[in-house]
Amino acid sequence: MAEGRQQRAHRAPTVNEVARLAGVSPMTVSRTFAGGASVRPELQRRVFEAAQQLGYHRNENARSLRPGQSSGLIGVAITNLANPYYGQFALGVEEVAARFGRRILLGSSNEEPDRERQLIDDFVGRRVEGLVLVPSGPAAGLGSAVLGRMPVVFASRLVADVAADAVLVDDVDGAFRGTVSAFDAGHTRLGYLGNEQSVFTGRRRYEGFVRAHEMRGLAVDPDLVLRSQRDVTSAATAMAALLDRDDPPTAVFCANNRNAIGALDEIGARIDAGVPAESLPAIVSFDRFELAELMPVPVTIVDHDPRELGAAAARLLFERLDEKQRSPDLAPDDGASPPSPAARTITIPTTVTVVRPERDRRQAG
Amino acid sequence: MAEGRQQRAHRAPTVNEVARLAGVSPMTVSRTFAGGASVRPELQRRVFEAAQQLGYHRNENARSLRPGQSSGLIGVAITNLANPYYGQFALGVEEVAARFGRRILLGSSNEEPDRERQLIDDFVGRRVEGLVLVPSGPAAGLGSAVLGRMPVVFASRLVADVAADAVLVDDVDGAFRGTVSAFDAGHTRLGYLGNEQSVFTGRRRYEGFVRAHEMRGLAVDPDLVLRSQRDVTSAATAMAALLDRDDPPTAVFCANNRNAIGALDEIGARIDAGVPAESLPAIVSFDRFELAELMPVPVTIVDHDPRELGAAAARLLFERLDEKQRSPDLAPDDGASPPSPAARTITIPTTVTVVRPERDRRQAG
DNA sequence: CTGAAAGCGCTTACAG
DNA sequence: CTGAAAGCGCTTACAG
Repeated sequence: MAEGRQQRAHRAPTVNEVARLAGVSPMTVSRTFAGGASVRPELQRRVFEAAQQLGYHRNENARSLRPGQSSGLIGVAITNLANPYYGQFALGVEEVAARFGRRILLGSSNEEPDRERQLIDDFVGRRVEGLVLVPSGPAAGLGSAVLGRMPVVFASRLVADVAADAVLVDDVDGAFRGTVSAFDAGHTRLGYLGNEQSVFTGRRRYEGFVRAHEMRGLAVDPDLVLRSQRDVTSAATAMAALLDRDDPPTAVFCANNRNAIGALDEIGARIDAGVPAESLPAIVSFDRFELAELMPVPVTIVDHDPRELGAAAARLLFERLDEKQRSPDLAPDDGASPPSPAARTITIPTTVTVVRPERDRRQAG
Repeated sequence: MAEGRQQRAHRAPTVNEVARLAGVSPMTVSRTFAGGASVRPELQRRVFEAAQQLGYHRNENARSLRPGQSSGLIGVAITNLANPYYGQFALGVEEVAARFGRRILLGSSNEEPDRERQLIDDFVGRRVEGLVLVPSGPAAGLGSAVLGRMPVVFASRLVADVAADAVLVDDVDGAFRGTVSAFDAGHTRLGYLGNEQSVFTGRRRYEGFVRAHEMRGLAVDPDLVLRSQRDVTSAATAMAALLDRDDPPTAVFCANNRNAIGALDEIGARIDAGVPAESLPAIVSFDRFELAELMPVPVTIVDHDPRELGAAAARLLFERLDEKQRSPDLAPDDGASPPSPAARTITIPTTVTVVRPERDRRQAG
């Protein structure tokens, strides 16, 4: 290993160098790498050999400079790569992109609008062919100039006043049915752990939670609603606050994966401290998580596949790219060209699954 | 929302168009976006205004074409984005890269050497400044030409005969200590679920497992060693095979996250089928996973932080990039220039933590 | 089937 | 402080 093949820094070889070594013109090299249509096989062989010898890799950046050429890049901005949910989501996008011969540029905005803006600006600067965004806020950086230039697909969340395609989860319905499932199991006093109101899914899932209460003629106790947790640690702290009440809820609706894991961590801590599992709340989680089947308290999952969500977003993007290619350059700004098709929104349904059933337990309170 | 700001496709504006609108030369636009050194504030203002109005974004691809300019891109190839472990890893790389003003190009090789080769070729074609790779095999595509041109850091796994920097986990030691910890808890008959021998970490972790046995004068039962599971489903199947034996192991060492989750899923299924948790094996997992504290069987984690692993790999990469910049272009191939510094390997230690302690349980067999 | 010329968007010298 | 010229690596016409 000591005498491996590490070397000093060199410039990357160019078409010209390959051409010289192969004894052909740069055009022949270019044509060969473009598929070799109308290049003598013998010359192709010599070109590939020379390229091989020099370690030539066609410069995609230079290539994409020519008008009509595209970068082969899709920009993907998610809010939190630390959440396995978004790892799956990114995988879904990546797999579809790869199938279309595209690569993804990935950034995590960490729910910071500034960082998101930077990401978008950078993606645009690199001339990505399209954008898949889980917007963390206003999606600043998505000016009309950008939207007019490339397809954008929002995933999970929508941004007000921006008419782009979107793939959403049926948040209200899922939260509604998950909450009802808790009522059906005998709970009447539910806690809520989720995102702030400013987050699209936070609003929608809370709405489903409230609607289920209304439908059953039950009141939401605002003291049991905690909505500012973004990570597992803060979710555990919020759960602790619920459990420490004189009148803790008998079930807790967790509006996402991170809140569910945090809540369960806290439940685990209580069990370790001697609290019987039977007296701890059941969990309803919007979003799946691994090992849900092994939890010591009842668990219901409002489920959808994040990988499929990512794949659907990518598919929508490539449909748009395809349409764009069919009707390429509409006359600029003549007002008479047909309007672009209206924004499409796909809503992915959820399934509600009781992963660990409610055992016989007395109603607290 | 219906009347949002979607528009027809347009070409992206260029320096020339901004220059015309601002009434300056393209150079003044370029200088303004480069920081504005020696451009009258008044002109800068006009340039920014024009740029704003046109939705101008400097074309990074064109920019990186000039010699000396770098792409600002780091290529990251991991083996499996579906594994939360690698999501964390990618986040670690991304965060450090962002701090250095770089963006990451992310690809998942799915352990397929062909796909990995494509990824590397593509990254090189896009003129990434460096590569962070979790190699899925021989890392074909990493010819000496590539290695001589940009820094490469391997993470988790090494590739024989390629002298690149690497950040490794102390696999042998971690597996050794995790196994010993099972012995100390009273187990003498351990199962093993892991990767094939061809995977670097698979080999090393198995080695630690074997060494611990040797140290205690115990024999590894080859029938209890299953090493071809890459995902949760196949790991669960393998676990089922172990549990269905007449003489099942009393503890199972899982060489990674995916195998641990699969094993625990199967344990959950058995418990649901009425098997008492007390008669099911304890788990030792190399790699952390969420909710480990809530498992119904004893769990020991051989732990390290994948995010830190990614961050360390990225830091190593930027160190190399920095060195390269200091001593820029060595005379090409004159044989007299100083050899590049030897490949550096950083090994990240693991901690062994009993997350759920062994309760009093009889030894099976 | 092959090549010489021109230009994609940008920035590095070079000249003022 | 500002600009005209040249060229980065590639490919699209255009000519043979």
